[in-house]
Amino acid sequence: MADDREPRFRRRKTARPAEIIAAALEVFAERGFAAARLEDIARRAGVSKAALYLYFPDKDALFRAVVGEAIAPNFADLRAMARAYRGPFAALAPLLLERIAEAATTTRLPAVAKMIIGESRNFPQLARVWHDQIVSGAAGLVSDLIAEAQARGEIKPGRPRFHAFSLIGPMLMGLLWRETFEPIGAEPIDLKALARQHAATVLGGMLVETGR
Amino acid sequence: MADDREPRFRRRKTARPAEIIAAALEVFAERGFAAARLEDIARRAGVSKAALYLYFPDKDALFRAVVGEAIAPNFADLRAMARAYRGPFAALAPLLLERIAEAATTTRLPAVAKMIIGESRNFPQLARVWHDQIVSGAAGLVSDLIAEAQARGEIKPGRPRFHAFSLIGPMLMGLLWRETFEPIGAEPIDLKALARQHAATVLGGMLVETGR
DNA sequence: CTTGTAAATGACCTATCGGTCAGTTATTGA
DNA sequence: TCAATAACTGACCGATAGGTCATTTACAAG
Repeated sequence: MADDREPRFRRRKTARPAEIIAAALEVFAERGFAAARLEDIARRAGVSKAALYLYFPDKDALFRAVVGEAIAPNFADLRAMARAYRGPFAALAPLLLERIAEAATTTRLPAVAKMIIGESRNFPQLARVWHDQIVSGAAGLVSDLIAEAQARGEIKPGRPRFHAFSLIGPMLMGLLWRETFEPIGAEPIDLKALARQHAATVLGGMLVETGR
Repeated sequence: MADDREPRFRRRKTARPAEIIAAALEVFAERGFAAARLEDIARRAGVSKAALYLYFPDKDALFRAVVGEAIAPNFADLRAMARAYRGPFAALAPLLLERIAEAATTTRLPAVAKMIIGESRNFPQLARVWHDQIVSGAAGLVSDLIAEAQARGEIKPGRPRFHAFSLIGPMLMGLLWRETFEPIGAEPIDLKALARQHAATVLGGMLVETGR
């Protein structure tokens, strides 16, 4: 009789890791590494705390997995898109900035960026992974694009890396603003609009004036 | 005999708070709020842990004191300097950016910025203080300067706040880069040089072309 | 020199949380 | 249908660190 009640748990060896990582991303993003409780992560993943240890040896490893799995692929897209692009830098740059603005709402990239910034001292080896796999890749990519555009005579002289900062910095600031101050009720930032206006501004300063 | 040995401690009611705040700033900057140990702060301030509680009711209050006391005055200078300035925006902007670059090495501002970004979720009321007293003041100041320059016909149209992001964002990115990635051996950034090149670039895009 | 007092301490308390483990139960395949 | 197994759980442990308190001691006033 009435033995058809739901089982207390299911065995789902393959699905767990991704679910745990997703839950961990949320909790880490909300609380930072140290303040995040494994109990909360487990509950949100629909699993017991002990079950986490079937899939990850400890909290550090889980954190590393979150950074690696949840973000890197997303960034790979951007890289591919930029690399595939053929055309003037003046047309690519607005696309890039808009893409960043979009990623801010679509993905948890801003939260993760915040996490890395906040926890870098306590996890130097994590900061290293993030730097080597993501940031230096991104910075290098943009720097390269700029250097190439300079070689084609589209962009004024100047250190490509600094130009990359001029281009990306305001978007990063916008991401962090949204992540840091909007939760407390500060005036929200329209990132898409920021992307458009900043693209116009910075390109105005970077592009070589055409004879016209 | 030999009773002239150093006393175990000194009674220094007035000097303690500032020393504790200075020590706390260092430790918080190094480890973030949660990972910072009161024991460490106390030792660095040359005092016992219990003594902290003679001056601050709890860890939160100490954190708030650090943010309020150690940073706000420093920023007030910048504000005064910018407000006192009379002259074209094209001359003021490089000064501002250079000042930020300098503050990065002179003060612990980057570390505090990192702290706020990292801990904002766990201390919404702190993020609010920081926002109301510092950030919104700074953003408002720069926005105002830009709006005034627009009114004088020096700067192209566009939302002043976005222009402020275009101006400041790359410097913030530089600060965070230094704070986050240089400790792990990443390629260092010359913030002064970044300030100069970025000023030239962004002004090129923002300034109204003079008849010449 | 004596003494009042409050600045300062060291030892202690306790809540929290990362991590462990013996036992339970869903699931598979014979 | 019935083991065999390994995914999963609940209850527990120990360390860490925020916070407290009885006691000590620097120091100034009388």
